[in-house]
This record gives sequence, C-alpha cells and structure tokens, in this order.
Amino acid sequence: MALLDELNPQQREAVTATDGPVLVLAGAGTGKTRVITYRVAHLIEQGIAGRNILAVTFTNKAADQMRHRIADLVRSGGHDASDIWISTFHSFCARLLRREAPSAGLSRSFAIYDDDDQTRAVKLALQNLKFPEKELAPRPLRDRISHAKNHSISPDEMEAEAFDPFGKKAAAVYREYESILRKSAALDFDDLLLRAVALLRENSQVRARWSEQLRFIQVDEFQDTNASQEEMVRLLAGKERNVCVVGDEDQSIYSWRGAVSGNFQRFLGDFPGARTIRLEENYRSTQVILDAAASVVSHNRTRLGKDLKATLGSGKLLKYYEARDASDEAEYIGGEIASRLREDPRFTLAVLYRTAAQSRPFEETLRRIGVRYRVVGGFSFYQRAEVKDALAYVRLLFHPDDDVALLRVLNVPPRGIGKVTIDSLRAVARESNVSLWQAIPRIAAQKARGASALTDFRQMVLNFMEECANKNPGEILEVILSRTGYLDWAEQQDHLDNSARAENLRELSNAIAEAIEQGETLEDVLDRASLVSDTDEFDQTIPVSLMTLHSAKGLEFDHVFLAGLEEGLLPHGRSMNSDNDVEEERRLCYVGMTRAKRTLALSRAVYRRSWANADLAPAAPSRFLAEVPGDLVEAAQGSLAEPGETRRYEPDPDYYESQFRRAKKPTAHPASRSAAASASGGAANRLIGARVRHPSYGIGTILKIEDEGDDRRLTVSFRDYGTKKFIERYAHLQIV
DNA sequence: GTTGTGCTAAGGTCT
DNA sequence: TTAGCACAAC
Repeated sequence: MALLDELNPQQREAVTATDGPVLVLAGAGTGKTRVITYRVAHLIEQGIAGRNILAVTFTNKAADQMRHRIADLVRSGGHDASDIWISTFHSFCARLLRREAPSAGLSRSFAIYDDDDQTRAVKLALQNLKFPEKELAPRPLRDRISHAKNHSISPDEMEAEAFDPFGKKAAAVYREYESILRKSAALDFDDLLLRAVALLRENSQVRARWSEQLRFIQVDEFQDTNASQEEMVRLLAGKERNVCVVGDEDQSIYSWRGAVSGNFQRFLGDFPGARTIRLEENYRSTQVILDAAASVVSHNRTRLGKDLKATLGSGKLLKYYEARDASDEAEYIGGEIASRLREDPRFTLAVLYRTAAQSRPFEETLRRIGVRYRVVGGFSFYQRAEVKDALAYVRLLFHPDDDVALLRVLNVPPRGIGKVTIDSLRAVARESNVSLWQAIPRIAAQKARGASALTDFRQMVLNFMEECANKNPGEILEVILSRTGYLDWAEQQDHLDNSARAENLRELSNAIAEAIEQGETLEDVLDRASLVSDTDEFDQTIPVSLMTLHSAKGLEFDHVFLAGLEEGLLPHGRSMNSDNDVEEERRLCYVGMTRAKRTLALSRAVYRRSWANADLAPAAPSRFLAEVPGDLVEAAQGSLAEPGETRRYEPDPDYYESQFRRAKKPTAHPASRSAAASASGGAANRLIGARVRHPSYGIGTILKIEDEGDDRRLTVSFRDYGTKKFIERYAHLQIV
C-alpha cells in the first residue's frame, strides 16, 4: 500500500500496530507527527470510521497542522477525514463536557475562563474577602490555585497543609474563587480536564459510551501529559486498549504545568504488554545541528539517553553572534534572514526566544527591512480588550450569572456605575450568596444610590435576551455593539489614541459570521475564543515566524535563529535555583536547536534591558553555549566574541552611553530607510504621496506629516477605509 | 459618586 | 511601553 511505502521499518511498525497499546519513543525529527498522521490515515483506509478515532495534541497549532496533514493523506485515498476527533486535550474535554453537561452537573452553556478571566476572578475573590492585593498578588495566587487543582488539592487540603498565614489566606482565596466560578457557571482550563476526568471515572455509562466510540486513541507529546491527562487516556482506552502514545523525554518542557517525569514508565505499568518502538533516524536536521543539540542535552543527568542518526549530510557549522544589545542582535538576525530569503524565497525561517517579550526588537527590524513575518502566540486577537468586551456581552446574554463577564462590561462604555456602586453590589451578592446579576434587583429594592443605573443595565440586557432569542450570533453581536453604544465608544477611543478597536470589532464580526457559515455554533465560537490563543491560520506564504521556544515545539524550519542565550534568560532566572528546573531549561534549548533543518544560529546580547526604562544590564553568556562543542560553531561576522568565550563584561558606561545610543538611534524610524534618511528638514515632504502598507488597512497614500522625530504622525488615505492618522513609531507601516 | 490624570510596577513558558 | 492604581476635579 502506497501509504506505508513512505515510511521506514520502525515508523511502519508504529503505524500498523493498531491493535493494543503502543509506546513510541521518538527523538526530535524522527517523524513523530508523521507516525500519528499516517496511523490515523491507515486506520481510515482500513475502514475505521473517523468518529472512532481520537488524536490529541497539546497545542492548537499542532492540532491544526495534524488536521491538515491527515486530511491531505486521507483525501488522496478518496476518504473523508472531517469527523475524526483531532483536538487538544482541553478542547476535547470542552466538547465532552458540553455533550454530557447534565451528567456532569453542568449547565450546557458553561463559560470557559481563560487566564485573563481567571485573574479577574481571583481579584474578585480577594475583594470579596477584603484581602489587600498588595500582600497577595492576583497572578501568583492564580498560579498557586492552578497548581493545587493540577495536583487535586482541595481548598480544605490546602488550608490544612498551610504552615504560614500566607498559605491560609491563599486557601481562602482558592475557596472563594471556586465559589465564584460555580456561581458563574464557569470552568477554568484546569476544570475542563478535572471535570471531564471525574465524569469518566465516576459515571460508568458515560465512560462506556465514550470509550466504545473512541476505539483508537493517539496521543502526541506524551512526555508532557499531566496526571489528569494520563488518567483520561486510561479511562478512554476501555477494554480494547488501542492506545498509541508518542513522545520524547528530551522534549519534556511542561513540568510547570503538572507534567511529571516517568510518563513512559507509568504507561508501561498501566498498559501491560504494550509494544515499545524506538525511532532514532532523524530526517530533519543536519548532523552538525544534531550533534550540537545532543551535546547540550547530554549534560542532563536525569535521562535515559538515546542516539540520533542524521539521514542528511553533515551540513554547515552553527553560527554564533555576540551582540552589543538586543537591537544589535535583531539587526544581525534580520540581515541573515534577508540574505537567506534572497537565496531562496521558499525557505522557512524562525526566530526563537525564551520569553514572549523578546519579540519586539525583531519585529521592529523585520518591519524596517520589509520582511514579512508573523508572531506566533503572544498577544492575540481574542485577547484584545475590545474583543473580550464584546464577547463578554454575548456571554452575558446566555449567562447573566457570569460574574467576570458582567464586571467586564458593566461600565464599558461608561454608564455611571463606578467603584462604590460595584462594591455595594458585590456586598449584596456575597451576603445572599447569589451572582452579581441576581443581586441587582435586591440592591434596587434597597433603593441604594446608583441602583437606577444598575437596573437600567439589567433591563438593557434583558431586552437583548428577548430580542436576540431568534437571531444568529453575528446579528446578536451587531445588536449588542450598536445598542450598548460600545461601537460608538470604541470609535471615539480610536480617535483619542489612534487605535483600531472598531476595526477589530468588525473583524470579530466577520470571524463569527464565517464560523457560523461553516456550521459552528455560538458555543464553538466562544470556546475557541477562550481556548485558542492564536487566530493566525497556518499561513504558508509568510516565511518568517517569531515565537517562544515553547510554541516552537513540534515545528521545523529551514533556518533557525535561537536568540538571547544569556544566563537569566535561558536558563531563565526563575529556573536557576534547582537542578531539575535547569534541566528543563536545557531541554527547552534542545527543543529550539532541533527545530532547524539546514542552519542554526545562536546569539546573545551583552547588554539587555530587562524592561523598557531600566538601565542596560550586562549578562553572562548562557551556560548552554559552553556545552556546544567548539568545533561545531564559528563566530558570525561582526560578533563581539568567539563562541565559547566566557570573558566577563563589566558594565562600561562609555560603551553604552555612546556606542549603544548612537547605534540605536537610526532604528527608531521604522518607516523604511528613505524615511530615516529624510528625517531632517523639509526632506520629509518627499514622503508625502508615498505609498505605504498597513497590516490591516492595506495599501494607502501618505497625505500629511506632522511633528518630527519619534512622535512623527502620518495621515494616510486608504481606498476602503478612508483616512487614518498614525504615530509612525507604532503604526506598522511599510513603504511600498 | 463618577470620571479624568499622573505615577509606578511589571514580564516565564501554554491551554 | 503599557496596564492598573491612587488621587484630585466635576
């Protein structure tokens, strides 16, 4: 059969071993995803119905990619792949819980709280308990609560185990947080897993229904599964036990999310008789890249170890670039990217970094030199305030008890409901143990001040509910946006701060309309808004991706730039206290290095600003750099140091006062070289009439230029959107 | 009581 | 650089 001809013997074994449990230990680039996609395609060819097959991944990106690949494979065989279950653990659980809502004791239209919602719920809990946020910061508390949930620790247990007043308070916040979510009929990410697992564990009918349907289960990145996810796999495996898990111990990078090492050993214990298959032939990278990465990860003590053999040639040496600072690093990488693309515009390239905040200098440089790129993850469309506000209104129509949604929009746009009114509303809600929504009539009965504004708000929402009962989600959004005055308000704000809220709302509206056309329900749309951090479809036409190392897992690129190899960044400062954490950082480095197919460049900045206004601080080179064998790396042109050189850099005031600032200045004008060159005098006038490209409005013409230097403002006319005013520095304009 | 303005602290990774 | 908070003006 053609499908199997494309596989090596080990891969073929993993693909065809569809009867009983299988453990695939697969090194980086050995065709892990390929095994799963071919396995699913093989099952379909064997006549198994798509609805009987489940493939779970960790990230939406991986799920999307897998869906496409499977569809391609299956389509060429004339089969249909549309009803195969391909999703992340979290979205699978959301679907399961919606279908089984009554058995799970949930409202069918429960809301899903993303981490922003969670943080807000924690804040609400703190306020309810009258704990000052200064002592107990909401975000660490949220993480602590999440950690407890991941380890099945209840608020009572947390309290019992607390050995200090802080722990006791945290437990109280946890309890209050749970109560808020319950009243709001909302589940957070952890709940999705916990509730789904609990349902399957405790309800044998439901379990039977699902395990009988999902007869063939594949799990990607098994090294990252946490206890709930492992249990879910056990429960779904049922009697048939047709479970195939695939993973790599060296790519375990989610211990902070509850993944516990030893998953593979536990799997063998849970599924006696499982067949173990090792994939050690690497098809992705050159031998040099592989050797370098292997050398780094070999410094980890806790690993079984393995040998990866490259099927490609030895390849080029790694490049090392030591930059003065972050913008110099971006310059180097930007220049390299441009020249790789000149070699072959079909190359795929990625800049990888440890923390999401590192993307900015790369974006600036790429924008300036006119290279198209996309930032994966980070601040996404669905996380924009205006999009979340709009969706909170929609949520409220179906779930007025959703406290977080209600607080989000209660006074947006401003309608005279301020802090004092909200405080008293909250007090009433808490006294009578009801949601804020239900507390509104009670506060009205008390004739409290501010009550009329609250009653008006409530009436408005009630009117919407009635009016929208028979409308489709797109229309509902329209009604809400116009009648709440939100759209007008957003447009007004846009004029004040040159933002594009109204435009984003229009985009949201389109996205919803499109989803509905595709046959999705409103809940699907809302779920996706919570569960998907990234709206960017897998756009193959954009050659350059910027992303964190975590996001890069599972992907591959012709040319990879691994930036910020500094002590404190990679390994990250918060991971430097324990050996286990450093080992995870090292695996992260390994994951990044093994994304590269053709070339790999490592870079670091001598001076880096930890946040915007702080002084430049010197950092030592990452210890991982010294773990790359010297004969596999060469210094890039212009690098301040040779690879492996670890001389100490003292902060040199002359250096960063003069050189840094002088070097940095020209980069502050993103609207192309010609704009920078003409920054002085009347030369700017030459830009008038120039054609520019804006990321969302498309091509336009510059009509007017005001002010100078950093604050220069451009008035641009667009064919379809009229004239807009931008601050050049922030608008992502490119000269065409 | 609500809305507008200036200051300060923030930022580790994903669902 | 921006978001969230404290303080002062309607």
